[in-house]
Amino acid sequence: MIQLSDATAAAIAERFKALGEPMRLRLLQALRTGECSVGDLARRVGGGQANVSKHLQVLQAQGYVDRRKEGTTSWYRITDPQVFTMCELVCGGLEEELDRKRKLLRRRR
Amino acid sequence: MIQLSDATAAAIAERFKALGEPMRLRLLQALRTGECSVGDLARRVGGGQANVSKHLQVLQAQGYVDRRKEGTTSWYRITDPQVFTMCELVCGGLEEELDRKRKLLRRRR
DNA sequence: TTCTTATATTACCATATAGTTGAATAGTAT
DNA sequence: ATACTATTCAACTATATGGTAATATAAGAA
Repeated sequence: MIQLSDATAAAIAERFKALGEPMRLRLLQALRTGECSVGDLARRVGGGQANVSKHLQVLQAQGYVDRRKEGTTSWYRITDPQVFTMCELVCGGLEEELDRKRKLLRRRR
Repeated sequence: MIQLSDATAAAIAERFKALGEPMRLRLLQALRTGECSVGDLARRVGGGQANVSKHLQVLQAQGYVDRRKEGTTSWYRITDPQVFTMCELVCGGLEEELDRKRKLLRRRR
């Protein structure tokens, strides 16, 4: 992390916030296998089409995905594969956190 | 990323969401040099005491920081240094994103 | 005891956002 | 032309959350 001016802190936070939503994480995972249309994604992750479209725009605004239009359909794809590195890191942290909580529970018995 | 059941997607999202807030990022950075009290942090990052306290609890709930009480003061410290790896990753993404936007602007002239 | 000091908690307000509905836009086919 | 499909946009509701103020709790000092 750098010095963190107000502007950079806000920019970094926006990038994290875009990943702080279950459906957006599912969309990213669905896109992991390759380019998908909005309709495909809505069917695969389960959700209204308009809602999926909105979430995809959030991901695009942060540069995680990119869009390509072909006729009436929009094809979205991952542009920043490092997002998965981040997910793996946060998953690792999750497991440690679960371990920590389990130990706390054991101590309290 | 794994299969992403509803529960795991929600848990991962919570972890990202905790980092999706400018003040929490500043708190983490302030803690990078070592253990700090709530009052110290409030002075260093600039913010009300109650607000800082609340944000620290969010970070603690996600296991990013831990607390140690000594008299009336609470000492917080980083428990998961990998959070900084994540920040570096997201910063890298930020720069790429800025580059991308700069190129788009250039193309439009 | 009373008076600080440090932190946490509660209640409240204002804003942000996820989700839905319906309309608008645009392409394609008949 | 109409009809159908795919997506986006706009408006709305409900909920979540950041910030603040006041209070509560707790520890130490005078």
